[in-house]
This record gives sequence, C-alpha cells and structure tokens, in this order.
Amino acid sequence: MTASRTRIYFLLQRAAHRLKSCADAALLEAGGLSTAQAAVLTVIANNGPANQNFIARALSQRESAITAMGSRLKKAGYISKRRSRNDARAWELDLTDEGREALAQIRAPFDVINARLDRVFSEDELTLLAKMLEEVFEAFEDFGQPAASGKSSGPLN
Amino acid sequence: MTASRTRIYFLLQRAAHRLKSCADAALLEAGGLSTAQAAVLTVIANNGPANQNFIARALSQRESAITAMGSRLKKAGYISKRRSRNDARAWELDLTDEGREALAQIRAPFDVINARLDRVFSEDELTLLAKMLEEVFEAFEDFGQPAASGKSSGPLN
DNA sequence: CTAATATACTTCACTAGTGTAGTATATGCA
DNA sequence: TGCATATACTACACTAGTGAAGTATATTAG
Repeated sequence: MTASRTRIYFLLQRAAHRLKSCADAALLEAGGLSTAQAAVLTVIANNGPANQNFIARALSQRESAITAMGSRLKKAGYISKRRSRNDARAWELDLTDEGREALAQIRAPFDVINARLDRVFSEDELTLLAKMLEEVFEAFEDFGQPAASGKSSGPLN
Repeated sequence: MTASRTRIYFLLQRAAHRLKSCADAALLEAGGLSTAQAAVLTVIANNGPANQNFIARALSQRESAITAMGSRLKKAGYISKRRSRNDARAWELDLTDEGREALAQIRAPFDVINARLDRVFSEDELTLLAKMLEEVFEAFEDFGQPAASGKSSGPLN
C-alpha cells in the first residue's frame, strides 16, 4: 500500500489548499476576483455564451452552485444573463466588458504563481506532474457517483 | 513558462476536488463522517487532547473554522470539550468513544481509494508524486500572508 | 397528439471555510 | 506590580459548495 504510506490523498489536498489560498490572495490584491469566480469567467470566456448546465459540467459542480455564483457575478457586473433563443429553460451567460477586464487582470498574479512553480520544478518535472494529476482525475471518474462527460477546454491556466 | 503551459494550478485543483468528492462519498457511505470532520478527528487522535488553535495550525485553517467545526463535532457526539487546566482561555478537545469508532470506520474507504491509486501508479511514481506535492506546499509557505509554523503529524493518510 | 420522461434551472437547508471585530485570559517588560 | 501586547477563542457576515425537492420547458414514445 504505497499510496497509504505516502499519504498522497493528504498531500494532494494540502498542496491544493495552499495553492488556492495563495492564488485567492494574489487575485484579490490584483483586481478583486476570487479563484472560484475566475474559474467560471474563464469557462464563459472560452466557450462563448454558455448555459449554466455547461459551466457546472466543465467545473464538476452542481447546477445549484452555478445559479448562486451566476447571480453573484451578475450583481458584480461581470456577466450578463439572457434567455436562450433555442431553449426557454436555459440562460446564456456572457462576459460583460467589466468581466473581460477583470479576467485580464488575473494574468499577472497567475504568472507570479507559475513563475514560482517554474523556479521549483524543471520542465520535465512539471510535465510529469501534470500528467500524473490528469491520471488521478481520470482514475476517479466513475468512483462515487454521477460523473459528467463534459470536457471543453479547461479553465485557468 | 512551463507551469503555465501545463496548467499545473488547474490540474491540481481539479484532481484534488475530484479525489475529495470521491472520499466524501465513500466516507459518508461507510459511517457518516465528512473528510473535513475526519481531518479534525485525525489531528485530535494523533495529538492527545488538542486545543483549537493547534488544530487550526495543523490544518492551515482559521480558528473560527475550528470553533464551528468543533461545535458540530461535539453536537454529533464525536468529541468532548473541556477547559484546559493551564490556560483558562483554551479548550481541550478529545475524542469520545463514538469519535474513535467513527474514525476507525474511515479506514476501509480510504483503503479503497489508496488501492485505486496503487493500481494507477507504480511505487516510484507515488513516491515522486508525494515529494512534488510536498515541494509545492513548501514553495508557497510564505507567499500571500500569515503562514503557520505548526507541523505535527499530518492528518489523513 | 398526448403522456411520460428528461433537462435547465431555482430554492432551501445544510456543511465548510474566510476575514474582521470583539472578549477574556496570559505573558513580558518597565 | 501594573500595563501593553499577545494569545485562545467567539460571533457574525460573507463566499462557495452539496443534495434534495420543486417548477417549467423539451423531447420521446405510443
């Protein structure tokens, strides 16, 4: 049981938590987005006007989470919501100019974070780490329950 | 900018999120703890009666988070709270028998998760992954702000 | 064409965390 | 000894997510 001995689960959660905290602090200082907001805005930016169901799948979240996040983002002026022409149940969420502006301002802080990663790891190491993290993600696709097929270009680089 | 190209940040968050979801589902089925509750109980189990400040540091969280979690855990009967003898401000949180029982029941689901990791990765790969995740954690120790020195034996294997 | 079912979203109660402001007790230093 | 500061915790308002139950619109099958 090497996985148990190495405590991969714990180390992964701990690293993710710390990186997220750092990113949140950096983004906040740079412009005022949270990483969660940035993730949603990035999905919208990469996929034209998107409906909430699509965003939920892209981020492995529930639609109710997107309902709430969507109304916060709209209230903050970062997105617009318009009824879909084809489907009266669905919304089309799109970036406003302020949303695009806010997204542009997360570049710099993320570059700082990536620069630090580049300082710590070699190119080969980063490639390998990326591959392993993808494998972890895929290995637990069908583990507990639902799982969504939605792929799309992932948010946040 | 290899870190940017490989989108390490995104892949790390995504893998951590999925693994946590799977673990939460598995733990819930096995006994009724969440991973967050299990983390706190594990810290207490490994460190005798612990005060909230200690737990917060061990988990890189704020004390207010532990106040809330502590009262949920007490309400659920998993821990006891007693005023510290040495320090009238501090509590001593300790496991009840039910807490120990609940902790024992998370073994199995975690073994299943670890077994899957062992199936996907070789021993060397797991060791390497563990090392890299530790390095990520350490590399962002002093990034945004506070940072805590508290080490202790980490929770959750 | 209608009835059953699936889909897109909302609402609500809940867990879980942050950040700030506050209280009470400890501790260090003049 | 006393006072400033640090520490341990609490309270509150907030973000962010889950899960279950409900509404309205789409789609499919008979």
